[in-house]
Amino acid sequence: MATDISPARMGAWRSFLVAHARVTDALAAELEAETSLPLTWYDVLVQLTEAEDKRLRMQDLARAVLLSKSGLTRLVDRMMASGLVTREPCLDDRRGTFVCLADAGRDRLDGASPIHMRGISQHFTSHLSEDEARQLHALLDRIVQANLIPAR
Amino acid sequence: MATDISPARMGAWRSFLVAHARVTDALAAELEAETSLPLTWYDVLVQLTEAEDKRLRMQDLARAVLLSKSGLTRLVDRMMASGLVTREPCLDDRRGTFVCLADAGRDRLDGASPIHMRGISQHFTSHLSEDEARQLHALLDRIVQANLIPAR
DNA sequence: GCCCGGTCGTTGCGAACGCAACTCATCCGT
DNA sequence: ACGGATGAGTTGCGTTCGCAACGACCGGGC
Repeated sequence: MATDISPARMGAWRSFLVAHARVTDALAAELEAETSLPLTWYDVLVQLTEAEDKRLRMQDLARAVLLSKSGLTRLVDRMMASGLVTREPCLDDRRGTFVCLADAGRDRLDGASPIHMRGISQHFTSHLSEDEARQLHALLDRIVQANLIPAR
Repeated sequence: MATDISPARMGAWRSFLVAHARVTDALAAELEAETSLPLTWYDVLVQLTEAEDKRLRMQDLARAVLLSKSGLTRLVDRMMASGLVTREPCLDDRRGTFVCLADAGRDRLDGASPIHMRGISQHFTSHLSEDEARQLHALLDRIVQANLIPAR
């Protein structure tokens, strides 16, 4: 069998799981409570803001926010109904659709961003020294690279 | 406002999120594919195996597998229907219910465990040196401790 | 002994998601 | 230029989950 994992490694794995659950739960709850903005919505708004022309193709956005195609379709439906984003046909490729950041979406993100940043700081980054942050980043990036896209 | 977060810290946070998503998705998919066992079910079986008398109160189990009370009720319903666990009334406190590991559950876990361990190793721990694992563990535990139970 | 606040587990309800099937558009080989 | 293969996005359906309300039960104060 030999599928043994050293206690140190197993401990790292378990704390990784618990830390993620605790921190993301806290962040999602705070964001929802103080800005009525679900974390998923926030993610979408961030991705759009960082995107060229403040817009993204559905598929690219889906990958960015770690959602399935259908999941994103519904999410965009809801956000459009709330006026935070817009759909715009893609002229180059008429199969495609752009999701565009609406003014209301930009405003909403501007209001929510400080709150979420404070949360990330309080619950996560403030517990890391600058040096530890660099180490953690390098280490996790290595893991990310080793787990490249299994398709979706 | 000063809600700034250094690039190194922000990078650590982002890779933390992506790494978690990638690894857990891969693990859940492999486990499901090779043993027809959802990750949640596996978690429950592990907790019961490690518990005294191979049984746990609903609430304790819910906390252990990071699920809400109602979520666990339904999950135990399904697992009981599949014969992996049993419900047993708690005599000391007649409000309570024990979830007990059934023989079929133990067998099922025995079969799935090597597969999951191999997955954890392949996708996560194998990318860490023994020393890095210790550092990561310590670091994440610090974060866990700082984010103690906001109640559920 | 009898309440009354708190706890344990379940249930009704709704929200969010993934998979698979479908539509329509694009691309490529011939 | 045309037909089949591939890709983008949406929709139907089933699954899983959390919240809130509920009923049963415990325990302390009187």
